[in-house]
Amino acid sequence: METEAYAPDDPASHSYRGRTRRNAAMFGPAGRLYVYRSYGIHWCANVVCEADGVGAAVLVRALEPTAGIERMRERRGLEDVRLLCAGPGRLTEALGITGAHDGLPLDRCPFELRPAPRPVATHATTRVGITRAGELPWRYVLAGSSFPSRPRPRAVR
DNA sequence: GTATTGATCTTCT
DNA sequence: GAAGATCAATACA
Repeated sequence: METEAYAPDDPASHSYRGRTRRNAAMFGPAGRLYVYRSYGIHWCANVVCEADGVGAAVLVRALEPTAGIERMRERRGLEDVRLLCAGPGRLTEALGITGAHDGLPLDRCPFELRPAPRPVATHATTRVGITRAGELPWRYVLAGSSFPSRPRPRAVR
């Protein structure tokens, strides 16, 4: 899978310019979901992090489909498993995440949080898809994962 | 194969 | 009025 971190003092972060109606969930308790509308048509999902209520979150950019692949295919109308969740907008559509899930706790229905079976190794790379502070190495990809959000990620490996 | 554009919401200038 | 943490369809080489 693939994630990207956004800090309160990060120019690319939605929380950078203070709290708005849209990003309110970002300032809420950690462990919740922050869903926002991107370019008017897509939803993007973030996990809110503990940051003393100043607004920090991790954007889930991509993941490797493991369970419920058939339902993802139905929702996306797509065959290729590699594209089901290869990107923030694709991922939310595949999982059925919408603005209705904004601010919901991740440890309760319809979600489930589980610790990783064992420690996972990650690669830190530069962020993508943003125009400010994109050089920060705050994008994390699971080592060995072949389900990136971009066809050819410019990994710093 | 790469490049450009349309869809259309929230916030910023 | 413009831009953006995007995607998919179309146009071109």
